[in-house]
Amino acid sequence: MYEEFFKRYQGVTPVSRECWDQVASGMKMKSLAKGEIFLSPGESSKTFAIILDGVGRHYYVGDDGKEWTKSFAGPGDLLGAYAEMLQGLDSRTFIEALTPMKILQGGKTQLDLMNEPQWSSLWRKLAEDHFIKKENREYEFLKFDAAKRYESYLNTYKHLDQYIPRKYVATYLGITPQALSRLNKADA
Amino acid sequence: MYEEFFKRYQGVTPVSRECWDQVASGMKMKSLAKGEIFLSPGESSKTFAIILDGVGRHYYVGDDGKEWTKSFAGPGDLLGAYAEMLQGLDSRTFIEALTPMKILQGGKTQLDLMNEPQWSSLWRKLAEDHFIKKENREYEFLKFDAAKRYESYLNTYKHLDQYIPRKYVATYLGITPQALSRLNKADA
DNA sequence: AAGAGTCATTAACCTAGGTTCATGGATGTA
DNA sequence: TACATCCATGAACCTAGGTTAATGACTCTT
Repeated sequence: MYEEFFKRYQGVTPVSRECWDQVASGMKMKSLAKGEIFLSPGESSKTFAIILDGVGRHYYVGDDGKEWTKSFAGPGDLLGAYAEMLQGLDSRTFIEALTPMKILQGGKTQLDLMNEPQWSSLWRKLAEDHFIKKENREYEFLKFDAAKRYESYLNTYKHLDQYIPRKYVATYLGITPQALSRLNKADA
Repeated sequence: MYEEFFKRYQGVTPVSRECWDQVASGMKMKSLAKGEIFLSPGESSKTFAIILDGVGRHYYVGDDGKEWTKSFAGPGDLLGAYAEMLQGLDSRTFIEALTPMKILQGGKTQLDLMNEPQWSSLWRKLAEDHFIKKENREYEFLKFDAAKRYESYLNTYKHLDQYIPRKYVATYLGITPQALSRLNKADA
């Protein structure tokens, strides 16, 4: 069930449980295998999902083929190309399942339903939360070296860390897996 | 006048010109001297302003005394500790005038006036715009070296660049003034 | 069970950018 | 006019992290 998500966000909207359920009832329960891609560049950014179980990764791939991880997501988190959705663009990023996942998938239908004034405070809160997260990351890139960013990663994602391969942690920190190994050796 | 700002945001709200003017009429026209501080850590993040003329800089100061620039702002842009305001915290950052400035300053009174449903789409748009900017900066820190980030800075701030001392450009890029000098020498 | 990938780690070497120090120009002030 | 700051630049040297390459542990496939 999507209780986790509901609990997190019901407080910020005046929307009744019935309205939430109406939106949710149109969404589809899906399973993703480990390694399966949920969203690829070029696909509609209106596809999104609530994670019921499992861990996902949201990442860019550069022209040189290198991957850079934007974020990880666990149960109760959203999966989707939010930045592109806001700008009316197709997805420019990948989202993949790091573990087997259970998700509740929505799309244009749900977004249209939620394009009513009563939902606007939810949208505002979502945008603000996203902004605060990214600004914090800007702060860390400006002020912290890789070791401190790793500490911060552990604080943010300690509940997911055990499911995340080291090489993806590295691309989240903006360093190579080799450099991450060095960090671990250094502070041991 | 605040026409510039009004033009930029009127399109996203159903709010009448009269309501805008009502909010604006309570705001105070102020002048800042070059180098003057508009906002300091510990002060209320409810203080904000619309820039009528001049260039401002928004920055952190670390425990080691080092400064890191978050953003620059010119005519029509907002001045304020937005992230802190969202979180109900006092400002953690400085905002200073890089040139003599003319601003229209507001505070709690204006924020309260704008805490009405009719303004909510403006707030949403503001949060989304801020998010998109920061996510783009995250992308650049992950994928670009200092030279490419400098290019991107020039694109974003070409209209303000001539008013911004090199050392602040450097702290915006996350490098030292010496490293910025090297960059300029290299691509000459 | 054997072979093929993939991943984490290590090591050797290299480079972008930091650190420190020095210089000259520009601006401000007595 | 002289003195003091502050800023941009430059050079010498140093370090965090990149690059390349090698190794062993795991997992998948056949």
